[in-house]
Amino acid sequence: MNLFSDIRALVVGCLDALVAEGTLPAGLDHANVTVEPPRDPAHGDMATNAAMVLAKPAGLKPRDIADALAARLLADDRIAVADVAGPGFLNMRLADTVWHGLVTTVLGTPDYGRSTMGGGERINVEFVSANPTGPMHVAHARHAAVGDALAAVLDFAGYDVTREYYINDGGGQVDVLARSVYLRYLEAFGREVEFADGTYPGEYLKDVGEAVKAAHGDAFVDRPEEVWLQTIRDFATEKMLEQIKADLAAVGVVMDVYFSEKSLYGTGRIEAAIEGLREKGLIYKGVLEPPKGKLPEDWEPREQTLFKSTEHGDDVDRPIMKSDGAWTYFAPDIAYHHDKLERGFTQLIDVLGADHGGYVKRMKAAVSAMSGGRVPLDVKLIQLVKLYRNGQPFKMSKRAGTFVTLADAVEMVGADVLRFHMLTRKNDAPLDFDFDKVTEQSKDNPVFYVQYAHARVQSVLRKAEEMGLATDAGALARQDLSAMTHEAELSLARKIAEWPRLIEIAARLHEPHRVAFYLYELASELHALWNRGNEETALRFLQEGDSAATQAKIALPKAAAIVISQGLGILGVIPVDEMR
RNA sequence: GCACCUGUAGCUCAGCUGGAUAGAGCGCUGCCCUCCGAAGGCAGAGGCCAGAGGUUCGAAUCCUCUCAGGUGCACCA
Repeated sequence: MNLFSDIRALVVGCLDALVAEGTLPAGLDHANVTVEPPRDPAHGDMATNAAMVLAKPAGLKPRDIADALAARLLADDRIAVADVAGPGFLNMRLADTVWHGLVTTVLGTPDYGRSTMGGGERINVEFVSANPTGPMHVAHARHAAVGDALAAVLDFAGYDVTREYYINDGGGQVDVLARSVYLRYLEAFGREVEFADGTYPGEYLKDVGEAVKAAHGDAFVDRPEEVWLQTIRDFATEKMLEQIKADLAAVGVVMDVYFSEKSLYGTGRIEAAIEGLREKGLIYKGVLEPPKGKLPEDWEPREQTLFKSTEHGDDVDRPIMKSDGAWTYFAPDIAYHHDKLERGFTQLIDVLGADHGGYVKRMKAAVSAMSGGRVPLDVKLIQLVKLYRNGQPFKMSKRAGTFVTLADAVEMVGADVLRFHMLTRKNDAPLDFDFDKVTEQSKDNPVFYVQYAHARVQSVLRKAEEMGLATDAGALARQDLSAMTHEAELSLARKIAEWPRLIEIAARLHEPHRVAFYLYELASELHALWNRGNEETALRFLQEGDSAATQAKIALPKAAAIVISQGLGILGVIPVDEMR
């Protein structure tokens, strides 16, 4: 149930009636007719732009259309007031019974807000995809939080979502990992080792080195790289991946698919994807122009195999094969996205770090070329996380001992705080993360503020139960809510009514942060109503000595708590029943 | 040099595929607890939406240019 859709349907129905009676010409396009909450609540509960949008094509004055529409709308029980305002807005005030019905619906609908907008369309969300060469750090938490919440929003909006992780286990960096582990392996035999440039000196590989020793004994000691590289590489990436999965699990993220880059090599899959592009005439050998401005020192013209990405919106064509005949990193990426298309996804989303911005156009070009322009690829670029401690910024540095892994962060602030806070900014805005402030219990901490609202409602419900009242949703759904007429109560109901609409907007725009902001607003409405009860006893949820009135009063906060709980669920946060 | 992202209150940021008098938190000023959790709430001050053009009934939002900050720019992924 979506109240805004319902009222929009009513508006469109009235427009059709106006056409039938001849007031409006036939054949008008209703696509741009919107019904939305007005910016100023004083204007009413909902506003429609129908008169302004249709004025020109109908050849009529906006106010004339609005007047006729208002008369029609008023014939419906749900519309209490319909005023024409401003340049032709039609402001509607809904009957109180509509809000009562809304609360009852929320209480009777376990998944209130779920939408069928997606129509079961298959959509793939790839996120995190951290290199399997070391532990994940705090910034990865933002990728995890954004990607997982986005997937959850899309699921709630009716899409068939696959959460996916691309394992970069095919390139040179996993060889570096293997060599680094080899050094730790030697160390496990008491050897003095030195970590040269191009190796990872991190302590985290000591365990892996030990594990290699335990599994293979001294079989690799003083042997050439050809003997051990592949074995240790596979062993080490497997270990790293285990760690990554454990870290993701600690923040409540479960991937549906882990896709290995390595699985693309030696299987003809890269060749097949490239061949598909070649058949479209998009692969050729050529020499790229040097980049303008500062010239790379070792620049020299080279003939390379290129993908004609400029035909699909890129700025220059991109190399897919090096001069020595090996694939560039772009080739397996093309093959990977080709695989996604073959698996039948009709929408693709990649969540990447903002430093990959230069890579977006070429990947979009590849997907566009391979899918014949039918499958859109949306790339969400995640900006940096700036770390603070007690208001003091610090940079992560292994040497200074300030490297914070994802697991460390979970231990310090908890997975719920971590996940919620990572969504308190748009993905393309930098985000401040202060390890001390995010656990602060005050209203400038949105995580706390929303949780507090939920806990307060649970507190009220507990008190009501002590009065001997049933507080389950079913019982509350049967209450007579006709006494719910105060502006502060209706204001909360209005915010609750926005939930299904918010889900559809967040899903359509691929912007999960909207859920976090909405929850803050909803919590704010609840806190405001709560405080009004201090001054006006009639607004208190618990009506002393009046069980019937109390049971009716707690229906509204219960409905709010249900929505908060759902919203937090989408963000991967567990709602709390009491603050400690 | 080119591409992408960003520029909104003193500070940190929202702003719903173009809507009415641009919002929230912090900070500042003044209020509200014998009463459901004051870990809250109410009210006030504070704006050339970086700047200049354009599109139209209507622009923070779309287009062009300029300025400022960030990111990236062929055999690294």
